[in-house]
Amino acid sequence: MTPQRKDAARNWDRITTVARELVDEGTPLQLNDVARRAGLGVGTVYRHFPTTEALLETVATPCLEALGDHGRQALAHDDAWHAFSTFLTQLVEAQVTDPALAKVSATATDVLPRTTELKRQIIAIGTELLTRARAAGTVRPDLADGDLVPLMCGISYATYVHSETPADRLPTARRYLDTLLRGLSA
Amino acid sequence: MTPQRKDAARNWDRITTVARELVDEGTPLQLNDVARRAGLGVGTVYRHFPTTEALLETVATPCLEALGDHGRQALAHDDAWHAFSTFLTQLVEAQVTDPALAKVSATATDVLPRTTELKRQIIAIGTELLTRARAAGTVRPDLADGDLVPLMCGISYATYVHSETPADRLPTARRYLDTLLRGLSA
DNA sequence: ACAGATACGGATGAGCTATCCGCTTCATCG
DNA sequence: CGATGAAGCGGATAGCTCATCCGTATCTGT
Repeated sequence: MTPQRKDAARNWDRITTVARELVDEGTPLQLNDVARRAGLGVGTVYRHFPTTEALLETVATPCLEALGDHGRQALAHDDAWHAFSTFLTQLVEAQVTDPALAKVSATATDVLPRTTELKRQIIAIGTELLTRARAAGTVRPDLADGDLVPLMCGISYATYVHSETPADRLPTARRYLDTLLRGLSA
Repeated sequence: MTPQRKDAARNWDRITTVARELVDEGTPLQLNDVARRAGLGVGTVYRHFPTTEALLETVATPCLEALGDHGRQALAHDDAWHAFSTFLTQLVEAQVTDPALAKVSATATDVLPRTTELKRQIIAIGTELLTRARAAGTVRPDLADGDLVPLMCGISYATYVHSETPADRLPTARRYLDTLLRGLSA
């Protein structure tokens, strides 16, 4: 395993930076766009990221890591229901803030192992928080572990369908999640 | 206004039939595909349907009409909450059954006036049912009229994210809607 | 400074969208 | 029924994006 060459590392940074900018602008990622805006050849971009999904997952990785951290903090909480609902709120807010994360969350088959691992961690944390809330009797028993992610994706999707501008999104998402949580509580 | 020519009518039927087949197969609609499978030239397809969206909306129209009919039946019901929840159930079940309907529902800007009109009717019915349920005190007051469609889209999206096979979808969708309705009820 | 490995860049082809226009088919009218 | 104009058909084609491939340039270790 040879360490990466200097120019390669520099270009990797440029590409991911530009990609993050494009995602934040709401533009659907196009690798040709990325190449042009990064001042690189298309081939370079495709060598670093064989598909759009690979780049998208890379761009979403820091967000997934942050969510994992938040989840681990939530696990330290005493009140099971509060910890659970706080974590779900963070998940939803992250998704409606970041289109890259929203897409990656909704996709079942990842292309990067790192993505799979981070998602696994987040799901595990959610499951644990759900189990505790259930044990405390504050959540309805018919909600399965595998439902958490789809429901969060559903809420952020509903928010996208509802909202004209990104600024409208956070309050809408909170309102929808609030309603859902009310439905989940026992 | 000249009545349509016979061959034109025949081709319109062929195109919409093939398009419905493709949609049911889960294939994303491509007008070239449609032309080939219908045994027609590409130009013919594009003359009848200038864009993919136009064809998609046309294919979804019968479903929208059926939903309108169901809604008008629900309006005849006595129990406000039952009428409301029944209608929402029909909306969600239709969406998870028909990808064309799901896409059309989630799109704000229609290309066919007919689509806009049908959606308007459905939203009006939903609003009326919601108002009645609110008046009867069985629904939380912070749910706005404009939230109904996004929430239904969100549920069907969550269902798509969750389910591997189409067969899994209906029960999942019912479960999610059930949870949401519980959150909506006062 | 040299050699080999690694990475770069853009020309290139494949696939899809959408258009345009010469030709065919249809409906009408004498 | 046959001619005529209108309406419709079909596919060649241009524009666009995705993705690949390979000759060339750059870097790293000696």
